[in-house]
Amino acid sequence: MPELPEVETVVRGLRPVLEGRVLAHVDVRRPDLRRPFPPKMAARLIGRRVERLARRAKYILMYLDDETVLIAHLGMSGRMVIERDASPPGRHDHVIFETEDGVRIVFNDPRRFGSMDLSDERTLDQHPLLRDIGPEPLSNSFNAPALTERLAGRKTAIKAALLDQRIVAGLGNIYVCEALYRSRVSPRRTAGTIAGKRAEKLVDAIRAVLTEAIEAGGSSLRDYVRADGELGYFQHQFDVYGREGEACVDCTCKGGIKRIVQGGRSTFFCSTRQR
DNA sequence: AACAAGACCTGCATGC
DNA sequence: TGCATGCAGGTCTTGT
Repeated sequence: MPELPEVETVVRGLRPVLEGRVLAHVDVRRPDLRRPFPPKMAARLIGRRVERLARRAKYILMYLDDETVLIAHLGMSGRMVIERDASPPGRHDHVIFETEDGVRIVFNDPRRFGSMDLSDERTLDQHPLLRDIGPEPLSNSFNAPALTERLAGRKTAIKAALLDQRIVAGLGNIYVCEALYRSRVSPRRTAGTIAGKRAEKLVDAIRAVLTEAIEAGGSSLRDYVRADGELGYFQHQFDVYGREGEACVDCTCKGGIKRIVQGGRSTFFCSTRQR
């Protein structure tokens, strides 16, 4: 579920309850998610103060006051829920953080594709989960020449290339579909043929799509603790994702939006508008 | 090195 | 109702 904008929204929602707080209790309710938790994770976190929260690609980074960093990924189905009142743990509540002021942050993940690891702050960039990840799409280092260079020689479809976190960080199936649609680039186009104006349009579209989604998340965050405390989910209007057969909002093509499968994953697009 | 396919999990919608 | 199937917003690993 969570791509860059959702993870960014989760991070922003967690800041007010975690930054500056001491972790009074950490309850690890099973030994692993997708991979085993690091040894004695709970013991290493208890008593630490959270200095700050950040995001890199789709990872949540929790910087602690002893120079360790908790690296957390929500996988496909992970959520963070803020609870202010006591309630029994749910079926897939795998890790529960509790701050000194009694607020609990519950990591829930039915499919268990999420992961958590600990790293040293000084070597964070070299951590295996992070070291090969490409530029942040909303940073200055992501631009048309940089994207063109990273795609050069790639024979795979642009759809697959944009899902590759080494090319650009944080995109997933939804926002790749949306960005390709907006930039009028066919998902089937060979990645290595993206250059010049086309690359600029694609970069602009990626930025716009992500920025708008973060804003949508931000407005849902205004009362950031929803009734159920869940973070990161917000209703957002997509142009093509999940709209097979519907009319294309931007052209009068017959048949409307199509769904194809690329690399085992659904792609939604308009074959008239996207070339 | 690049690429495709399979694996890892559970839950839900759909169709018979 | 029960059961089978297909699908889900993400990585990782394996094999070509």
